[in-house]
Amino acid sequence: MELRHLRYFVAVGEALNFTKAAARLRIAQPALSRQIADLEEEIGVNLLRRSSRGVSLTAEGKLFLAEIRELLKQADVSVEKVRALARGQSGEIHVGYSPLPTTEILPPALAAFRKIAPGVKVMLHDLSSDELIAGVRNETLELAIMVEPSGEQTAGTKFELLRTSPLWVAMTAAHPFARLKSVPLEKMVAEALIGFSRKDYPEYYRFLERLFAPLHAKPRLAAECDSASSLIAEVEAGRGITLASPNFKLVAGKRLLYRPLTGTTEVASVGIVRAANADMTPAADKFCEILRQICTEQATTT
Amino acid sequence: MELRHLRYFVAVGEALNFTKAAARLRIAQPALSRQIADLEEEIGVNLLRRSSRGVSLTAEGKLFLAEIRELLKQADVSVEKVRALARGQSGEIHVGYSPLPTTEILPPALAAFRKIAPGVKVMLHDLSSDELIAGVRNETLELAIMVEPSGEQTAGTKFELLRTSPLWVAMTAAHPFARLKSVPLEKMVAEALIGFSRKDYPEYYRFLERLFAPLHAKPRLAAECDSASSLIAEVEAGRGITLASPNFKLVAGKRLLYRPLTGTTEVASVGIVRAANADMTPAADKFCEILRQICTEQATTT
DNA sequence: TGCTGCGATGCTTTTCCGGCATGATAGGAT
DNA sequence: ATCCTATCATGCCGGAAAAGCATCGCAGCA
Repeated sequence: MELRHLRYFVAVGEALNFTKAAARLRIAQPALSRQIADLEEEIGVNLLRRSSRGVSLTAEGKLFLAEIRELLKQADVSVEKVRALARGQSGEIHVGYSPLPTTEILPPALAAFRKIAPGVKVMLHDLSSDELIAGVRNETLELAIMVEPSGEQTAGTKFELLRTSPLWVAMTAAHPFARLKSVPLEKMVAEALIGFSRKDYPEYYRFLERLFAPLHAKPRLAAECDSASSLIAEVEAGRGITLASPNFKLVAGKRLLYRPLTGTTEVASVGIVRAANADMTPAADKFCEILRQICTEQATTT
Repeated sequence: MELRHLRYFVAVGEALNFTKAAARLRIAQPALSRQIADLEEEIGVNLLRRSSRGVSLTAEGKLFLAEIRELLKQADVSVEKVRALARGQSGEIHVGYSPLPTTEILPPALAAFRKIAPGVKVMLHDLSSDELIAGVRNETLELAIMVEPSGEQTAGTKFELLRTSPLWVAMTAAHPFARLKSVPLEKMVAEALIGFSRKDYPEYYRFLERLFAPLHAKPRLAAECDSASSLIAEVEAGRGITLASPNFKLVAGKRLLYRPLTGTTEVASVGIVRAANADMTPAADKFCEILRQICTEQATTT
């Protein structure tokens, strides 16, 4: 039994006339007769009552017609579902992200993506950078939006830059730096720094090392925090100062003072991390495209 | 797209190996490769990721596999449903009947039929004889169990005798006939009869005419009733006497007296009425067979 | 570096689908 | 009564397409 038989039977069942059905199917009437006869023989049931005035459906034929109609419709739907998935118009993507560097990117991206691909469910995963990388590698995440990974994190992944942010320094009003207009990197060397924990955010520490490398100095961490809120609290408590990005200012707001960091060309690089042997799904591709759009827009309007 | 493509794809999706899938399908591997390639081309989606170590399903392939499995299963179920219907193991039949003549036949028949064809829904229709005939003619009833039709009722129908019953006369204890051991037909001529209404039960009146014809007499109806219960009430009230079958005695019981009717060879003939150009469904055929069995059993055990 | 297992490709064979011509049948018109 | 016509079935043939066979290319592995 092939779909052809079923399509043909539906045509006959609707036209109740072999000749007309054959015309509609664009085949000759004898060919149709044969196919229907084959079908009936195969399932071993008389589906039609032939007469010289046309055909009528037997009770079995009526039942079969109804069943087959449903089946053919279902086949179309199935194919269409798969096509929609292939076009990135359905399905789901898992997007990992670091909350702090993406506060300005993610919300508009989600909104824009929802517009162009309303059928795609976007599953967000707020994870530490190591977890993000791991997720991208084992393909539980189609992509991650985060600061540029470094060191062994880069293996098996590829990074695409979305935007860079200048670096600032955050401190309390009581700190000596508060009187400066900007903070040169050299002055940072002697300061006690508050940073993210080396365990959960290894790339953060590596970044600090890279930042101080030109001065042949090492960062001096007074505290390692595992979240932005505790980091802010530590700085506010006067335990030390910290590096800040424009986004950081959005989160911490007026609780702290901010000064531009000078004496370095380093910037905070935020972008998309994907699996290196990328077998990108169309939906994920679209999402990346949206991210690029959002970032170029924000870059030009600023 | 043909079912062949879908069956092949399921095989590949399960084996995740063209060679093994081809073996299972009993075709050569290249043929399978080709068919799958054709399928992918037709729906325009890559369903499989090929490698020299085998194949794996893409997200689209996974979705398609699940859909297609369901579809193929559904196709099998549909065919099986139709076959069951053709074998008389499912579906429904509409059986008309006259309650009075069928009190002993119908219940055991239903029970026996339920045993051999539990999937068939039997719809019972208690109708007047004219309605039964009409139902059989327009095929809203597959069959009717009733007394033998006569006159124009027989047109377009055929009757199959199931059983005959001797005729009795029913009366009150106060009636003169109550002192007789049996009632000869000649004595009935002068009596006031209670019968069924000529409008709803034309064959009943025709039967009476046939009964009295040898005596060149006509039945004298004192009352025409439209149901057995009102007829019994009329007789009990002493309005007249009535013809009775053994079944009638079962219904009316001890409220009346019964005497055998003699002087005639007429009997009450109960049987199956079907459409003449019978396109009998298997289920209805089975039901008729059951009826025959039940009646021959009852005839021998009596 | 050969070996092995995999899927793809080129070519041939076989199957079977579709087309044409024709047959069989039964209403309906003349 | 007979022809006409509409309908579905059958016989035969050509061609499309499926299946088979041999072989290639590729990649992992010993």
